[in-house]
This record gives sequence, C-alpha cells and structure tokens, in this order.
Amino acid sequence: MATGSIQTTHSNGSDDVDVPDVVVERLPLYVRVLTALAASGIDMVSSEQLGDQLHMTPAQIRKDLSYFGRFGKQGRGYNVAALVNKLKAILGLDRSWNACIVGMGRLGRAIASYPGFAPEGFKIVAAFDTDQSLIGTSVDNLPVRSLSHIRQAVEEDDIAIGIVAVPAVAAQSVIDALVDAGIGAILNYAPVTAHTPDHVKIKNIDPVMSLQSMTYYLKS
Amino acid sequence: MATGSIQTTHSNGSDDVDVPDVVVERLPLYVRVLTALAASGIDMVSSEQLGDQLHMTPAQIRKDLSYFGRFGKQGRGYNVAALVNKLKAILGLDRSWNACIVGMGRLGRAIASYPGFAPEGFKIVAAFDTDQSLIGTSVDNLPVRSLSHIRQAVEEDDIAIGIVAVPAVAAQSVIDALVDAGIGAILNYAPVTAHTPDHVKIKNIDPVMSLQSMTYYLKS
DNA sequence: TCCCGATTGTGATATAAGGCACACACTACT
DNA sequence: AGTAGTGTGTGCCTTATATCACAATCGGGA
Repeated sequence: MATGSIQTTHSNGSDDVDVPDVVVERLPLYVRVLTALAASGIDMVSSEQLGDQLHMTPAQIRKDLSYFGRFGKQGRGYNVAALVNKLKAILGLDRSWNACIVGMGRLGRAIASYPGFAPEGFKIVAAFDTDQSLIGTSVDNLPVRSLSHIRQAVEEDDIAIGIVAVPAVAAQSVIDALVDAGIGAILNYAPVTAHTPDHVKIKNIDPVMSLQSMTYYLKS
Repeated sequence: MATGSIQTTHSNGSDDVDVPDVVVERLPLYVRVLTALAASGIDMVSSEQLGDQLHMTPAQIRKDLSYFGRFGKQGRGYNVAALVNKLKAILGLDRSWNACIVGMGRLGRAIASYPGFAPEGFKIVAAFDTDQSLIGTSVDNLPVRSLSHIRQAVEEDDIAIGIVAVPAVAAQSVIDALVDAGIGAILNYAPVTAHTPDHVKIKNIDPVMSLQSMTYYLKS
C-alpha cells in the first residue's frame, strides 16, 4: 500500500514521487494569483502576501511549493514571473491540450461555446453524440460526430481530455468508451459517481451537489 | 479555537455540534445513490453495498451516518426509503430553496435555463445584472433587473442562495453585495478566490481549474 | 426458544494534512 | 566589513480524516 517514499527536493527537473493530490489542486490557484500580480506589475511577492490574497497560511504555501523545488529567496520572497513559469511547467500548462466533448445537448453546446478554455490552452477539437439528429450538425464550427468515431479521433487529433455532458444513465458507458479510446483525463458534468482505472484522472462538476451541501448550513 | 465538543449521537432531532465539512459534502452523494436504489425497487441496503457503488469503505459510510443518528439495523442494513428521507431532512432538502443569479451574460443565461435545478428543489426566482442593455430583457420568463434591487428582492422573495456568473473583476464586489443583502450561500462561477464572512458559505465552480490540475497527471 | 449468520455503531489506531517556529540565507545600509 | 531586518525551507508537533476490528444487536430458521 503505502510506498516508502523519500521526498527528494531537487531544485530542478520534475518531481520524483508522490505529491499529495490536495497540493496539486492548489497549484492552479497559485498560478492564477501570480498571473494577476504579474499583470499589475508586481515582480516580487512573499508567501505572506500570497497567503493574504488566498486566505491561507504562508507556511502552507511555502510547504506546497517546496514539494517541487526551492523557488524563493530568503529575505526577498518569490519572483512572480519566474514562479508562475515554474508552476505552469510543473502543471503541464506550458503547452496546449486538446479535448473533446461527448454529449451535444443543451449543456454540451454551452460548454463547447464557453470562451474560457481556449485562453488557458485547452482546445476543444471534437464533439460527439449518439443522437442521429445531432450528428452532422455543427456548434461553433465544431462538427458533431458519431460516438463510434471516438477512438480514431483521439489518436488522430491527439486528444488527452474528454468532457462528458451526457445524461446520468449514459455517463458510465461513455466514460468507459473514453477510457478505452485512450483518453487520460475526464471532466464529468453528469451527476453520477463514475469509475475509471487508476491511470485516468476524473473530476466532477456538479453544481446541484454543491448546492445540496450548502443547504445544510442554511437550515439554521 | 477548537470547541470542546461532545458528539451526542441522539437518534432523533438535528445535530448538536460540529460535523466535519467533508462529511456534509458526502451526504448529497448518499442521497443520490439511495434515490437511485429506491427507484430500482431496492428497499434495504448495507454499508458494504453502498461502498461498492461509491468506491468508499463501508466503515466511512457508517461513520458518516453515525454523526447524525442510528439509521441502520444490525444484520439487515439500512432501509433505503427511510434513510434517504432522513438525509434529505438533515441537508434541508425536504423543502425548496429560492436562488437568484447575478450576471446575465452568456454563462448566466446558460445557468438560468439549466433544467437540473428545479427538480432538486432549487428555484431561480430572480436575475440581476449591471449592464443597462440587459436590464429589462428576459431569459426563460425571468426578467433581468438592476443589481441595485437585490437587497429588496432577497427579502421579498426569500432568496437564500446567490449564483454568481460575472467576470472575475466584478465578482468580489457582487459577492459583497449579496452578503450585504442577507444571502446565506453563494455558488460562484467566477474564476476568483472570493471571500465571505464565516456565516456565508461559498462554493466555487471552476472547470478550467479542474482541467489545470488534471494536466499535472497527463504530462507523464 | 435458542442459536447462527449478518451487519451495525463506535472506540482505538493509523494515516494524512496543516501549522508553528527557528536556523539559515540574502539584501541593504552604514 | 559588519550588522539589522526580512522571509524562506523544513523538522517537528497538532489537528483532521480514514480505517480497523469487535462487541452489540437483529431476524430467521430449527
């Protein structure tokens, strides 16, 4: 089970082992504030300043960063531009990624035309559905194809990410198909607890569930 | 800081203290699978069966439930219908909740016309924007009003939840306005780390950030 | 009625995450 | 060059979360 692990803290190169998921999930947050700081002309920042912005303790930020190297200078803090570049490289955000959407109903179309992905390097290059009346149509110049073409498309277009926007009942089989086609990560909008093999990351977007847990605190 | 807390495990009534957030966040998951089980005619379920479906250990499910009471029977498991009702009551899902949307751009309109909220008891009863060219228009029979009317609307329409779909730069001030108007929970779609006072829950929906953390595992 | 197989609820234990606090490093100023 | 001030990186401790494992309890069949 638990692998005896040494946290080698080399300053360069990619990580050696076992960075906790929670840490990885915070990195995009750091990238975001750092990018904003850079845009406003700030070029040096301390973990305390970052902590103020993010409502975290400075120690947590320093420790998170220390999983990947030594990026700061004592007495000075972090160079904003350098750190943002390092973090982007660590996250693999120094390149662009191709994604496909499965499910071109109302939700899928909204996602396809969401303008927030492209500027961050996520390109939606293919769209699939099983509904014959949708296949052949286009959404924002993106032709909707039959789901049966997915395997071929993943290879040809180097698609690493699948976005699932199908009804709950269809979700697991679509996810299986994506996994089978060789996709590496899935963003799932369907309200189901889907299963993937360990080598395929999956994250769920579920506004209803978010609301359903917040009401607990409302019914004071 | 930490309140010396006794975990009173009364079977009835609402909780007394301090249930961890992680536990509350899992409850909607339980509600969902239990509802599905009920729909397929199953009326008794064990923690092991639930664990299989949700990919969790049975012990975790039992312990989560034990924060709120004793719902199972030894040797038999849980009565599906009874448990789902209990959990819904605990989460405050045995009633409906009114919500408003702020920001009626592309994203706000997509959220407003998303058909998934109403069946779960979340009613979007008001929409706001600051853009004069949007105010007065309607989205799915929902009139878009000036943000300056928010306080009045929250009181008159008993709005407990605010959904934020404005650009990043405007988000914090909109959130402040919602807090000020007396809202109790916020679902934030803007890509910012927003701050609220302790008594106002906030949850973020951010597909881009989800993608940005998954790429870490892709860049093998 | 009594016993057997099943499954809960929960104290105790293990693991994971977070925070503290300080030695060390770097800059600037005299 | 020496010194004061600042802020990192990290060992150690605290807190939070997950899991184990077992006594207590239930229903059903002999």
